[in-house]
Amino acid sequence: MTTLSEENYLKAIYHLGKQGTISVSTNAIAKKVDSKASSVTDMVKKLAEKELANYVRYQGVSLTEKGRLAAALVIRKHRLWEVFLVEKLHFSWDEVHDVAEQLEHVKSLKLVNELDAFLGFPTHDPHGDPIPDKDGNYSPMKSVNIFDIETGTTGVLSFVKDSTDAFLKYLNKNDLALGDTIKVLDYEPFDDSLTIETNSQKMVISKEVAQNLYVKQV
Amino acid sequence: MTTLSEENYLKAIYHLGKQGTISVSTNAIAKKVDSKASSVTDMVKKLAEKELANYVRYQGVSLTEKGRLAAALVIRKHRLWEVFLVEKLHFSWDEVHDVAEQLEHVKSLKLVNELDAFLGFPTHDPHGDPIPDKDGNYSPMKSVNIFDIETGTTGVLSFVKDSTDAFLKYLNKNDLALGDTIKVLDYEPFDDSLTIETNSQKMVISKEVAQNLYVKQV
DNA sequence: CTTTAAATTTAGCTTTACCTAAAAATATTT
DNA sequence: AAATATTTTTAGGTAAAGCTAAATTTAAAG
Repeated sequence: MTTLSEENYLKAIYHLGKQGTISVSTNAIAKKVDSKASSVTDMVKKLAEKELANYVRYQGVSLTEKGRLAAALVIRKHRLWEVFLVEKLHFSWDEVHDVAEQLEHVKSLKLVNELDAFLGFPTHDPHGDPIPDKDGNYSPMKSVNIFDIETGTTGVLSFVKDSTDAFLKYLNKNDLALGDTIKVLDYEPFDDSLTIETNSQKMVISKEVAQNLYVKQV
Repeated sequence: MTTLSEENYLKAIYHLGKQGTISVSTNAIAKKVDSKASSVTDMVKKLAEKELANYVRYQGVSLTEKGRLAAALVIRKHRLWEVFLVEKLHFSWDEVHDVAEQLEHVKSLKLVNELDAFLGFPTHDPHGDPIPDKDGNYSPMKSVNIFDIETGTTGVLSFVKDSTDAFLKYLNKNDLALGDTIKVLDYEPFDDSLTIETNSQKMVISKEVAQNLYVKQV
């Protein structure tokens, strides 16, 4: 069906362009898969031949529906194997990538789906990245209070409970806005404060603030 | 280190010639890996280059110590993955081969050894074939009465309890000798007789005979 | 709106792992 | 032991996936 190389290109295009929906450049792909632009051109023609990619000379590449599904399946496998390695085989999260990079190319629908079940249908890999389901979709995000996500994981600020002027001013002053990615670094039981990290800063927020912040994961 | 193709040739030589110790023919290898004799010649030269095989033109190939170890590692991985697939992922024993054939080439020492531990250090795969340890050795064989091995499995005749002249004559007459490979095909509860198969024949042995035959497995 | 710079593609070459067909070596028959 | 058959090797070729260097197209600058 698809070769190992093809799968790596599909993954690259998927990751570079919003799940393959937007067009990405030959050079960007070359950098991602660590090859040269000319090699990318060749491969991309092949992917177009197979109806996995949309390609117009000099205009970049995106994925077809078929290509997007194929890419999502590879990523699904990669992330499921990462969960397996960390949870069952005592790998640390920074050791898993190279091995998962090999395992993701093993072909067997039954294998992926049984592995998924064996692991209890995880929704995220050890890096916090979401795991696509068998149709390439991600489980719908739901907002949860920032207290309810695990330390070390990341969410996108999607809702604030308190919408008083005072609270919105606080957010502004502290450079927090809807859509920001927030990582919870630490929880302090003494006063229920949280240490969080955003794109711009690391900061401590009080219980009162945290109770009003809702994030989406997945 | 070794490519996927090289590993498949190493496996073939290992299996065809008593763990690679005896010389096997180009043609035999070609049949095993499903390629042509000329392709085998090429590959075998490459293996010799890498000091994985001993090769003399027109005289066949065997494995070096290094090659034997490499082959045993691939086989170890294959069989461990088979155990995993059957015991953890609900594969039936006849579904596992193709998938294990892919998984056996994943490179990571840590992966193999952690998988081994996760599975509880199994000594045999679901087909009853022994699993080499990390040094390529098999767990030492112990003699068991032929009644105590599973139907469908194979053992090497290693000991006879009764050494009277009458019994030895019986063995002789029936072309049974120490070192013979014996497969137990069926057990008949009515009279405790066994149907067995040797290199030369298929035969039924009585309870009295079976009680005196001891075989080594693994 | 030309000219220059950057990105992309084409053309032609390399390596790996195959293949076919012909040549050489070894085995088998008579 | 010569003749034939079989096996193995060599020679030369193919497809996949990469590369370099030159040519082409698009983008950016003056």
